[in-house]
Amino acid sequence: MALTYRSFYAMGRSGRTNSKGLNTAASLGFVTTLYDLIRSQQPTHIAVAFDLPEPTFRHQLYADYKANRDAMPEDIATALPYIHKLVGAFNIPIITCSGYEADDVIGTISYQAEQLGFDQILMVTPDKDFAQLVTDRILMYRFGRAGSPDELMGVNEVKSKFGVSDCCQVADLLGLWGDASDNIPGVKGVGEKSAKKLIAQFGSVEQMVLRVEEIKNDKVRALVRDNANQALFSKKLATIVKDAPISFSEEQLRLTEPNYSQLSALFKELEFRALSKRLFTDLSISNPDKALLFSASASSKRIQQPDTAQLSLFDIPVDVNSEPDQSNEQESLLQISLLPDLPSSGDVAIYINGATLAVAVDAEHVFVSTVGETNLSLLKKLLQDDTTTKLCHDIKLLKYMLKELDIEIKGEIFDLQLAHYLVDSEARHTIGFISSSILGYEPDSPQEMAAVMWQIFPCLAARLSDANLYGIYRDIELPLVDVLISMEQEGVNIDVQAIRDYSAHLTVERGQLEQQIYELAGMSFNISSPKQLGEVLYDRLKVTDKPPRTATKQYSTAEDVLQKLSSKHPIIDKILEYRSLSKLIGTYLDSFPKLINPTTGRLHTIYNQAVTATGRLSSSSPNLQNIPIRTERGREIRKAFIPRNDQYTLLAADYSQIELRIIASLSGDKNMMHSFVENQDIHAATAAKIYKTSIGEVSKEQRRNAKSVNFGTVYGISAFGLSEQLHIPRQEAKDLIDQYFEQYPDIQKYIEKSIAFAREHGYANTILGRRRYLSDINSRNNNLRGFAERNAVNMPIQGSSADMIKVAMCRIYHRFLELNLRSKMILQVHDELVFDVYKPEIDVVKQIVESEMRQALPLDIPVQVSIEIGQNWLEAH
DNA sequence: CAGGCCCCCC
DNA sequence: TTTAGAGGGGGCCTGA
Repeated sequence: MALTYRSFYAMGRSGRTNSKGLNTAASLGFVTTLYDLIRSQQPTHIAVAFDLPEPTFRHQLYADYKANRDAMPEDIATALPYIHKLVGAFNIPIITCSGYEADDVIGTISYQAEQLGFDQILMVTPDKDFAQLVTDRILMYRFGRAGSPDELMGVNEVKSKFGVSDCCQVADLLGLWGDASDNIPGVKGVGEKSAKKLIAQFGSVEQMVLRVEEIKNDKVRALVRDNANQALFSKKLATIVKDAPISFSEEQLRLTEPNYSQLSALFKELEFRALSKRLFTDLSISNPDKALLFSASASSKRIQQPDTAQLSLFDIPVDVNSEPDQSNEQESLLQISLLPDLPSSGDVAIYINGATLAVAVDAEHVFVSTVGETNLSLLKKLLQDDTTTKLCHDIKLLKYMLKELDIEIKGEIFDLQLAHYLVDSEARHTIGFISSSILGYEPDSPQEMAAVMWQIFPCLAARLSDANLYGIYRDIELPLVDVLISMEQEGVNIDVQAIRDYSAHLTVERGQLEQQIYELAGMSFNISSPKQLGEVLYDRLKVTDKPPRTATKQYSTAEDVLQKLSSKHPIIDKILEYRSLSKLIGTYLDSFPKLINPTTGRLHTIYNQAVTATGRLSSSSPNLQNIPIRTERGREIRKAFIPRNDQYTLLAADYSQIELRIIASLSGDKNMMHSFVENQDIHAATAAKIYKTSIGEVSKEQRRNAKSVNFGTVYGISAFGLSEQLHIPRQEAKDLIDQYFEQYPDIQKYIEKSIAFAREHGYANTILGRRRYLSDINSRNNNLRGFAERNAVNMPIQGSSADMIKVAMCRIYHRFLELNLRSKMILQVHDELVFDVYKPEIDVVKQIVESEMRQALPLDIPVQVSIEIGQNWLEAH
């Protein structure tokens, strides 16, 4: 069983505290959790980590900040002894380890705990945000869910991911490197994006510092040069130590009966009345579990510990001045011998970067050369040997590159990128990241890249098969590569003249609107600038006395906000229209002609197979998965997607209500399944149920509302969200949802089941077993947990639909090949496939597409596919 | 050039 | 002091 972390905060620097300085809700949560765990006797192994707020070597960097951060707030100072007492009363031992960062100690413990077979670590910290932060950092490095220290996240990324807003905490995560410099006096960084770019360029902070003179930008170079020590130090801080000098054994950790008299007295003193009542009526421990409580900070002079003799079972004194030994990190560097010649046969790892080619026969022996200087016939023989295994990273790109050399790679292919995507879809999938998360170090030369693939391979292969993901890799993702290559290379024909004409037309219209807007505003300004627009609307025209704000306190000019204000001033509708025109012109009309490949005369998108967390594809340069359809003007753009010539026609095949069908099938809800089996209009059917009328009598509005609720279930909607969506009062939205669940009781159960599954296993999965890890599912941070819970519901639905269409794509592609059809699959838009069909083949294509799409992934109800044909994408859709 | 905001699709 | 329904890509403005 996988090791899971849960974090709790025992006190808060904000929030309601009781007379003892304890954050009531928070500390109750902690105690209640301990109590529930003991009572349920469910976990077989528990480790509790306890972290104290104390100054550590980190703070030597910024003295001013130190004063703020380390001044122990009074409430915490008062509360801490109580927390110690509580822990003591539960008879839980504390481990302290002086001189180490909290995260380092917890990091070390997590390794040992896992070896001991513990399956949970509970961590208690004094502060809510800090709890989240530390847990996530450990997850980050322990399980490779997020960036390595060298892949710094941006401030906003950190804020949204970890739900922290305090710049100092963000700074910790960034290793003082990003925008922290703006917020912490005395700390100089290079800014978020620069930092990321530099790391990408050099591979690691160390390399960056060594090769600082290679930085082109004068200002950035100077900053890095002058603050090199800080950069290195930042990385050190951001790296979690895994070998702090602590050790413990299993039997020392047995949880014994709490000391009831102590507890009772404490609860009384702490005013935990309800809990006290609960605890002393039904707590009993007959089968003690193992628990462990860590104090993971330097031992404090400030904090008076209530009963040192009793609590500190494993106090291991360490020299406070000694810093963690980082030399281990370098130990595992590769010993590589360069081969004089390309191997003539055998399994190989291939790495190509630009003109450089590296071929590794194992983790120590690599051939490196430029593509130009390589014996291509030998390379061809090597790679076209269908009896050997090829390790690579990004097989689609590799195939494109080899195609240039007239080489078709054969044999068993293990693509580290695809494999890692399946193992952890939310992580990054660069070789550098995979290597640092699995092996703990990053390769930084072509020979190391190739060599490292051999080291990663067994581990990734094991993780794939352990998680039962190898089947998806072998039967879906890998075969899909050729399908995507074919689609990308085919491209799509565009009526360029029509696009240009329409662009000109809309540009004129936009110009007129622009003038009208300036007149209404009484001044000219940049309408596309949210900042200027906000000032005009809210300061100058004062369209409302309470201007809406964005999360960052700027004036909000988002569409739905303006929509609501549209009655206040005639300028608003004009602005909305101006915006929609600008969007169409800028994003589609003016960009397509530039992107048309002069050789093929067609538009070629790139499908990315390892981006989305749910298993969907994504499309870029240009993104052909977001071509407008809702508005009249937007639809014009679809008309410009045309067949390659007049012997061809476009055919679009759509899964009908696929996500709802999947939820119906997964939940087994009789009512919803019935609607699908009877082939009813599902939204009307839902409306009929909610409003207790017959399908025939459902009004347009009722159907629309029902549609929103149906849609919402897939996404984990809230009453708040629904009321916003439908512009109805919150209560009305709530009633709708209640009615919905009453009519579809198994859907509600399914939602609960999905969340419970994720909570237990730490991930959500699709029908075929594709996974998405949800590390926040047990978070105490409501925001984060809410996200994770919605993902737990959404992932199986969206992901299963993605699996389904991928299977269909592979099968259709092969049927086309077998029959040697001229027709080609050219686009995929999540639940839709578009084909450029040779007219004589229309019937056979229709038959193949429909049957393969329907049968790709059988559900407990029929899957329906609607197929249409037209002279452009709009007609076919 | 990086960050913020906005908006298009399923 | 106004709040995050899921997943995505990308354009444009701003201020350094």
